[in-house]
Amino acid sequence: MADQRALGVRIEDVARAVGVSRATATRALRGQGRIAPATRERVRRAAEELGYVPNLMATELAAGGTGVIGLMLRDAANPVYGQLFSCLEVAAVRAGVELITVTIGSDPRGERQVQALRRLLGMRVAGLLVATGGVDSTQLEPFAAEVPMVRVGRPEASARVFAESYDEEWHGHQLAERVRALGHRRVVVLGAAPETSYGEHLRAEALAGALAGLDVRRVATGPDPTDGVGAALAEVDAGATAVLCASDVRQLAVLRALATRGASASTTGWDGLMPGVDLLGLTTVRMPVEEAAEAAVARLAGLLADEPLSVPTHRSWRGELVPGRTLTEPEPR
Amino acid sequence: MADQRALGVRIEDVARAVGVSRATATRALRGQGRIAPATRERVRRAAEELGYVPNLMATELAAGGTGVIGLMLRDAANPVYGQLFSCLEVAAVRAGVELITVTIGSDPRGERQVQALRRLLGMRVAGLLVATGGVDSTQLEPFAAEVPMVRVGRPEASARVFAESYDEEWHGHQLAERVRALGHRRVVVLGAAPETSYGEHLRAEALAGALAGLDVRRVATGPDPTDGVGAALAEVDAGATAVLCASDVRQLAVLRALATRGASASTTGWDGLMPGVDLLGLTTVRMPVEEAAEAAVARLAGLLADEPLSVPTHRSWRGELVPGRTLTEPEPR
DNA sequence: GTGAAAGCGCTAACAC
DNA sequence: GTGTTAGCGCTTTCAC
Repeated sequence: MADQRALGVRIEDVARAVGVSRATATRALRGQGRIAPATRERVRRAAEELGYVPNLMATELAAGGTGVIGLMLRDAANPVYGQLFSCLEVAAVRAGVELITVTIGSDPRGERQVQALRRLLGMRVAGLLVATGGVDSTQLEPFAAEVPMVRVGRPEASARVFAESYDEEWHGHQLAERVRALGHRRVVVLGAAPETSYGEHLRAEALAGALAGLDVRRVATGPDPTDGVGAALAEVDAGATAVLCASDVRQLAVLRALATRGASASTTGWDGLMPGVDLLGLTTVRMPVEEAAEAAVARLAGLLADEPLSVPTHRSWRGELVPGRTLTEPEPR
Repeated sequence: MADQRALGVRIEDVARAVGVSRATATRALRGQGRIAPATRERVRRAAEELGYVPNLMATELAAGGTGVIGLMLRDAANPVYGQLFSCLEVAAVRAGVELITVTIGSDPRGERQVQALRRLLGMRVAGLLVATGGVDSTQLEPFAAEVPMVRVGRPEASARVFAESYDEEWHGHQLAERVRALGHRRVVVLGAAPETSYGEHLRAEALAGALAGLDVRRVATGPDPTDGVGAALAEVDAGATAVLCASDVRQLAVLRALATRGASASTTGWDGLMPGVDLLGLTTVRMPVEEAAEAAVARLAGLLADEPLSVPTHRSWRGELVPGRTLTEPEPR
C-alpha cells in the first residue's frame, strides 16, 4: 500500500515506473480517452503500489474548475441544522455530486458568512447551497451572479437566488387552528427579532397572523434559548394559557421554567426534529427537511447540467403538525 | 462590489488595471515582501472594485500545500456528532486554523471513509482530524505516515495516530456503581458488536466489566436504534430490573418500547448531549466533547507548528454522571 | 520597490 | 495507442 512519502508521489513518478508518458498515465487513471487495457492495468497497479494520491489542486486547476458544490451551514450543534446537513449529504450522494462544507457558528453581522462564501468561491465550486438564515439577500446577490445558488430552509427575496424553504405560513395556521380549537383565548407568542433569527421571526409572524382575533401577547427572545422566557411566564401569571414558541429548543426552555416554577400552561414549538419529541410529548410541527434538502440538491444538479428549469424559482415545503401532550385545553382558573 | 464576471477576474487583470506586474499585485494582496504603501493601496482598491476572488487552487498549488486542516466526520444527524462538529469548529476558530469537512453517512465497511480520507489528502491538508468510529487503525495508519492525524472521540491502537478520546472505562464504572448501589441484581446490557459501532461496543464492555458480580445479560444491537430492544424487554420480562444502553438514542428506544408495552424498568444511556435530557429525566453520562475537541485541535495546531509534543500520544477525558429519573431502585416483584 | 521568468502537478488538444 | 506541448492562475526567487 501507500509507502512513506506517498504525498510526494506525482503522476510523473507513476508514469516513469511503468515506462509511459504522463499523458498516458492520466488517461489510465481517469479512464478516459483511448488506452490499451493492458497499459491501463499496469499504470493502475503502479499507482496503487506507490500510494499515489492525485493532487486535487493541480487537477482542478488544469481541468478548469471543479464539479464540487459548496455548502454553507450554520452551527451543527443545533439538531435542526445537523439534520439538514445530514439530509443534504444523503441527497448529494444520491445525486452523485461532491459536497464541500464550510460552517459558521454564531455570526451576528453575517461577516463570517461572507468570508466563508468567498472561500468557497475561491475553490471555484460549481454551485452553492446556503443553509443558514443569518445572511440576507443583499449579501447573497453579488455571489449569485457568479454561480448558481440555492438557499435551503429559508425563503429568499431575490429572484436570482433559488430557494427551497418551508411553508411557515401554513405551519403557523395548523398550529393556530389547534390552539384556537382547544379554546385558548389569551396566548403568548415567543418570537425573535429578524436580526436575531430570521427563521424564528418569520414563524412568530405567521403564528401571530393566524391567531388574529385572540389576545396575542408578543415576547421577543434573544439568541439564548432562555431569553424572554421570564417575560413569557409573567404573561402566563397574568392570564395567558399557552406559550407558543418558534422553535423546540425554546419550547424546552419554557417547559423547564414552567416545571421549576410549578406553573402550568400549554406550549407549542417548531421543528419536530429532536430525538425525544414523542417521549417528551412536545406539540410541534415537523419540518420537511428531507424534501427541502432533496429538492435543493436536485435543483442545483439540474442547474449544473444546464437543464431548462421547470420549477418555480422559489418553492416551499409543508411538514406536518405533531400533536403532543403539551397542548391541551386551557385550565380553568 | 463584485461585478458580473468576477470569477473570471485574474490577478493579472487587477495588475493591469493598476499598471503594475503580477508579482507586485501578489505582494500587495498578500501583504508580504517589500512594496510601496501607495502601490499596495491602489492594488487593493482595484481588486475590490473588480471583485477579484483569488483562485485557491492556483494559490495553493503555487504556494505548495495549504494550511487547512481536514475533518472527517460521521453523520451529523446524530446529536453527538453534531455537537462534536460544532465544538471542533469553535476550537478551530479559536486556534486560528481553517477546517474543511467531509462527512460520511453510514458506511459499514469503512470504504467511503477511506475514500473521503483520500479526497482530503488530495487537497493536501496539513493535518487530519478523524471523528468517526467506523474506520480502524489499520486503515488509518498509511495515511498517518503522510500527515499528522488526531483521532477524536474514540481511542486509538496505533502509536502513530494521536487520540483524544473519552474515558469510557471510568464512565462505565460510574454508571455501574450507581446501578449496584441502588440494589439491582439482574440487569441487561445493550451493546453493539465492534463492527456495528465500535464506540458502543467499548462502552458495553466497560459497563459489563464494572458490573462483575451481578447477573448481567448481554444483548447485541444492530445499526438501527430499535435493534435488540425486543430482546432486552424479554429479559426484563424474565426478571431483569434495568436496561443499560450504550447510547441515549438506544435508551430512548427502550423507553419508548417500555411505555408501549406498559412495562417498567430502570434505564441508563450514554452521551448526555440531547437537548431534552433533563426534561426526559434520562440517566446518562455527559461526554466531555468540548474538552476532547479543544484538545484535538490544540494538539494538531501544535504539531503543525512543530512544537515538541509535551503530552502523551493518547489521552482520554472524563465526563460526568447525569443521574435521572430513569434509574431507581428495582421494583419489588 | 518592481518586473521577468520559472514552475507548482496536472489535463487536454493535437500530432505521430 | 501513446507522446509532446501548451497552459490552468498563482507565487517566488532573482535581477535590476
